[in-house]
Amino acid sequence: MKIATWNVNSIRSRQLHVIDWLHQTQVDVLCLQETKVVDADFPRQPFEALGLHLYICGQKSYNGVAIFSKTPVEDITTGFSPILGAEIVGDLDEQKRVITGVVNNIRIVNLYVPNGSAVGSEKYDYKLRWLKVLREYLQALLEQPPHNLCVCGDFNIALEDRDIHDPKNRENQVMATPTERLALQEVLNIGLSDAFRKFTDEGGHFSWWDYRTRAFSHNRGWRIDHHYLTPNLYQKAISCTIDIAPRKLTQPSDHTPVILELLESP
DNA sequence: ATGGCAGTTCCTAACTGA
Repeated sequence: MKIATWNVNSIRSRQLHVIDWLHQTQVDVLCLQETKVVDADFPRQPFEALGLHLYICGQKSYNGVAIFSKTPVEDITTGFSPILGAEIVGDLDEQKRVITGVVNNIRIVNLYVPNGSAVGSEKYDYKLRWLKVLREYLQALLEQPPHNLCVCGDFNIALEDRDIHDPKNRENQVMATPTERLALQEVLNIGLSDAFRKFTDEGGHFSWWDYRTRAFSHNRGWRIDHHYLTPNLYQKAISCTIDIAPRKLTQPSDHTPVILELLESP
């Protein structure tokens, strides 16, 4: 079973790239981030024509997440509130960044973690606040069936220096500060492991390259799109690979997809 | 050097992204 994650930076702008990629790379589940469209305007038809089931949670202009699946997904919820209650979540569900559902006895959690803008900014504080609530949210999901979690998406955090082409000055670089790394590590401490690092130790593997500096042609990237797994699933992981082909196309997303493959359950 | 590009909307300017 293959579960992919891809920040497409607008599903309407990237529609043809995603369709071509789905044809070429047969995945069972595709988790999308930054769809940037309200649900009523989501281009469902071309994807449903491929036989996919679509579960979407969008808003105008910004954010937005979706799950495409070859088989129906059960128990879909969006946002933190259905799990944690409105009081704990406060304003954090106004931005559409969370969708989850169960397929093949696996709870898939698709996340678009806030970027954080600049260290010390209001958005940076929002990101850290969001990560604290994420921990509570995942802890609550872990305690309910099916107990097997695949938490994937755009985390907007490079967990280690080997996940960045040039880690100098990282103390002040958003996505790499010790504070953000600690916040993510505390989320992972509930019992989640990075599937990519089961197979690949070295640096130089990235999932995002800045548009502005011709970063892709120099492979000056960051690995910020991840799959985090509970132990049962981590054991079943047989590959986790970054497909850089879509990043080479004209007018690409600034991210490229990452594919996790799991051993089929007997 | 603090910029560079891309997508969206309040659409040719301002915002957000990372």
